[in-house]
Order: sequence, then structure tokens, then C-alpha cells
Amino acid sequence: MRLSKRGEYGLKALIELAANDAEDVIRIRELAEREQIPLKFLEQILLALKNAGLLQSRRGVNGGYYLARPADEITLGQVVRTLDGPVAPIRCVSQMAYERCVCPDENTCGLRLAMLDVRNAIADVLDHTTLADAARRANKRARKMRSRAAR
Amino acid sequence: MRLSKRGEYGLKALIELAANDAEDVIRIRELAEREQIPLKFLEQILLALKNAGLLQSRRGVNGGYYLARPADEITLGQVVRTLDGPVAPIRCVSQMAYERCVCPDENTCGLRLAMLDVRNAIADVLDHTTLADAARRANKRARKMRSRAAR
DNA sequence: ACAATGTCTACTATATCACTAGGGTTAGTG
DNA sequence: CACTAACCCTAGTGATATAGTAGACATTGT
Repeated sequence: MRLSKRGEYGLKALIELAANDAEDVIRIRELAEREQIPLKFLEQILLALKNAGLLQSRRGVNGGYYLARPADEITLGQVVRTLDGPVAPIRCVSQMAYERCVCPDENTCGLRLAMLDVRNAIADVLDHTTLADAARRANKRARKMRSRAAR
Repeated sequence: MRLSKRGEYGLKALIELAANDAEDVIRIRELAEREQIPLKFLEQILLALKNAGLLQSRRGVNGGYYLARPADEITLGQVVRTLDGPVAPIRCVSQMAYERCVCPDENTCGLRLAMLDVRNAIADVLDHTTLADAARRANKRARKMRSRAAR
């Protein structure tokens, strides 16, 4: 049930991009430093995200990355599936990578039915939380902390 | 986000045990054949489950395994945690294996807050589904199919 | 005694993870 | 035009986890 570092780093970077009021690019190095991510590893991750159509980039001097779509149109689910593959705990309940299992009848397999619930619970959260949501929640909390500190 | 074969086999075996009206033992070999699980691998798994207090066994002739508690008092969560470790996608939201992450403030980390939702969603299902539930759902469906076929 | 069962530990092949390395391409700047 | 700053792409690598196999040992019923 684990999110890989790949997934973790990718999400962090995208949330950072979402927080950084859209449309101005950010360099990989910048993101890597802010989030403490190995630079070359992050390169690969952002590239994969770009090839999946979630990011766009500008090359050369003053280059960098920016979100391919508005932050509230990119869900965490899309990101996780791109970087970590299927969200389902077992293949026979996966939408994106279904594979029949060995049990004689899928509809009478207690394990499968339970894991289907798990898959749906995970997908529900991941597919209904956008980068904008994640960025907003972070900022809201941060603002609350700052105003408390200011008193 | 994946359940290992270890976890899968363990759950299948326990659900099978739960379905097999309690208190009479089942041999490892029996379980392995019914569920198509490599015998020696299943041995290890059941042993781990026993050491975790979820199973009990009788040795020697007519030996075998049986549930340490009633099937409606063992949750899938207990099994998964025993065989696959923490249910949380990242350590910093884990109950059983918490570990601080690198972000400066855990309460303003957008990723962490989202993953906390995911963890809770998973735990909700796993900790509220018992072996009895899983076994019952399987049987119910099976009965429905049989009665439909009988008509 | 012996056969059928669970117990325990060690080993192994393969895959996956988390990177690192390094060369290539594009685009501004002096 | 040369140079440099950025992204692009592929290959390699060491460590760890996964999914088993193997085999000796312990217990119990007949």
C-alpha cells in the first residue's frame, strides 16, 4: 500500500507548481532545492509527467516547467497513476490494468470484493482531490499559522 | 498501492477458514490446493499469522489451523498489517510506523494532508471489514448464483 | 515405530526502487 | 557566432524487497 519516492516527489513538485500562481515557469533546480529532491531524479519524473501530458516545458535560458492545465483540472489520481501505475491493490479490481485472477468466479471471491472496496476508497480520494485542492489546503493552514504567530 | 502475494494468499486462506464453519481445523495442504497457493510459501504465511495471534494450530496427525478468534472479530486490517506492514501510503501518516518526513511543517504539507485522507479511506475499509464479512459476501453471491441456476 | 502434520531457518532468483551519469537538444545573451 | 543555461533522453548500478524453494526438526495420533 505504498507510494514510491517517485510518486511522492512528483506530487510535491506539482503541488508546488500549483501553488506558484500559474503560468510562470519554474526550473527543475528550483523545485529540487525547495523540496529536497535529488536533481537528476526529479528530471526524470518531470519528464514522465510531461510525456503524460500533465506538464509543459520551455527549454533553454529562462526555461522551466508549468502545468499543462489549470491546477483544478489535474487530480492526484492522474499523477499517481502516471508515476506509480495502477491504484488498485490487486489487478483483478484495477480499472487501468485489469487482469483476471485465478479464482473460479470473480463475483464470489470474498477477497476481490473487499479489495474492490479498497480500490474505490482510494480512487475516490485521489480522483476528487486536485492539485489546487492540495495547494490550497497547504496555504490555508500556513496562513492560519502566520496570523496566529502575528498576534 | 499494492497488496503483495503474501498478503493476498494470507487473506484468501483466512477467508476460507472463516467460511469453513469454525473450530474444525484445516490442513495447510488443503488450503493450498483449494486456493492454488504454493504449499511451502503458505506454510510461512500461516506461521506468521499464528505468531501474530490470529491463528492457532494443532500439530501431528489430524492437525491443522483454525482461527484464534471468531471470524467477526478479525479484521482484514489486522491481517494486512501483519503480512504487508503499514497500510499508509507514506510513513508520515502511518499509525503503526510513523516517521517524520522532511517537510518543515507537517500541518502545511499538501501532500501529507492528501495522503492522510487516503490512509484513512483505506483503513476505514480494512478495519471495518471482518473475515466473517468477506466470507459471508462470497457465500451470499454464491447462493444467489446457485438458486438462479436451479430455476 | 512410523506417518502425518505443523515449526523454523536459510537460501536464491528475479524484479523493483532510488537513484547516478553523461551526452544531446534548444534557446536566449553578449 | 560562441557560450551558457536550461530541458531531453537513455543507460547503468547498488540496495532492497518479493516470491518463492529446500530441508531439517518437533509433535501427535495409531
